[in-house]
Amino acid sequence: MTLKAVHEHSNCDDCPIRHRAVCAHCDKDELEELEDIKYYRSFEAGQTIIWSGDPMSFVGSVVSGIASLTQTMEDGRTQMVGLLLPSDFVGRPGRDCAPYDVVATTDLVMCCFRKKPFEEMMVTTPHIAQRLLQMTLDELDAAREWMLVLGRKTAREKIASLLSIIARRDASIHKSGMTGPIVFDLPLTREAMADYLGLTLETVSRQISALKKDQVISLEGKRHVTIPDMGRLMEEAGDDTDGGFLV
Amino acid sequence: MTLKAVHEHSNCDDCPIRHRAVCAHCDKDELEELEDIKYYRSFEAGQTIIWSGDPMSFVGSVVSGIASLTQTMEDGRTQMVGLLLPSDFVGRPGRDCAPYDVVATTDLVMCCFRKKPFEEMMVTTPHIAQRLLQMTLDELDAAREWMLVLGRKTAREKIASLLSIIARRDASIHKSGMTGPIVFDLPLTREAMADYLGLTLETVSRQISALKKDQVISLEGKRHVTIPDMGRLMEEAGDDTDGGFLV
DNA sequence: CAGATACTTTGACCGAGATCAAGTGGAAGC
DNA sequence: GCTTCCACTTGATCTCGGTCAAAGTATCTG
Repeated sequence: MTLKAVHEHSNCDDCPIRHRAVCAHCDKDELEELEDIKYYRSFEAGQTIIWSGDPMSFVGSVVSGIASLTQTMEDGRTQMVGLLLPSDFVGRPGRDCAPYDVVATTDLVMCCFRKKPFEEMMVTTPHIAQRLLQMTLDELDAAREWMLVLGRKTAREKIASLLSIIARRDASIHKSGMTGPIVFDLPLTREAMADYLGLTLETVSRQISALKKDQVISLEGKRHVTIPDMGRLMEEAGDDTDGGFLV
Repeated sequence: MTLKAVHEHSNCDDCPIRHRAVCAHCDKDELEELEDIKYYRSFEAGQTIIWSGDPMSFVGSVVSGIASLTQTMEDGRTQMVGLLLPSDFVGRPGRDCAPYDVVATTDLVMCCFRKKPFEEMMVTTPHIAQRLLQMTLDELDAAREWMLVLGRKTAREKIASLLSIIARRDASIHKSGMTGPIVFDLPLTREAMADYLGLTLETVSRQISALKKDQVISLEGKRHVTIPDMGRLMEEAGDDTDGGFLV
């Protein structure tokens, strides 16, 4: 199994790109012993998957739906520290306790591996560690990109940055090839957006209204967003137009 | 070479804990071919080591001094996204361009490896990828912890959080074993602190004065800090007293 | 020692975003 | 149809931290 081979194997429905390297049915012959340590779990919107500090018995990746990582202070202030879209990895091989809550933001399906056997597998199958390292480095870059958003951007820029990230990760962009308007449904409530951006939900609402008034975006209902000009949105986000968000 | 063996090998001056796993002279017999791809570089305070977007020909780790990772927007707003203390790893095996500036905050010595051979070595020596994965996961946790600081904490809490991180990573704490007052020199200017915390230097200065007035800290000169009660400082930071900052 | 430079402190004022409060709109249940 | 509920919007006001400005302090240089 080479990474190249993994990348070429791209039409696997519940086994998306960043998941493939650790997924059994993509490399049956080499990893078929996985079948008995791998299982699927479903969660309802709002359900907490893992509580911060709890022992974590599995690692896995998101198959469908959206999960979020959140940290909460004693007085209730919360900050979302990661958004997990399909194909994203969850878990920490080598550590027992979760450092933050993992919450299902929408209905969610995860593909899980029991942690112990997975860790053993990492030792015997070096490519897995290498693949996980790449994914973790990508997430680290995304987290650091987000630190700039949290630390230095205005409320308006924060909203534009979030919309731009969701737009880029959304399926529709792949089809349209980044030209023409981009359309998607917001998978987050105003409150969840506020928690991600370090704002209040009122400020989120006001800034979305302002972006709508200025025709940077248009809305049908509360959630269905159309972005007529992606370049314009990225200007509003304060990014140079070719900049590289990953999440 | 096992990780355990690596950990036991702890009296190696310019080869600190988190650096050891990839450092030649800790495991001469197994990795002696490293000698010709490894070299040291020195930098003066203020010098930029890598510019964002530049091709990166090496990876490495900090031997002495402090470096910082910073992101800058076109209009000049900057956010520090990481603080590199001795033993921290720098670089991205598998990616050519640096995603942010790396700047020497103090005079600095780095232990570098040419990137190509290092990447080849990662393939032939699986433990390196596994060790790097652990380190990267730790950094990811630290980055996410910092997102809470940037997004939700007040200026006073931000300062307390930064002091608490520096205190914990500082050598003196290891000696005193976390009881009694902790003493250290701030390795950052007020401006660098502001860039790390998403504040202005004026606000940093004011909050430090306030913490001094309230006897949470005391100062000799501008940089030499004494923390009489670490628990008190962590309350001010808004952390539960046993919480786990890493950086 | 005078002057220059870099870092820091402090004060006065202002504004972006938080807080508090009321109201809107749409979907679900009775 | 009416009520309830929830997510969202909008308005009025307040406040923390930003901005602009001035002055203090330590180090270095000639």
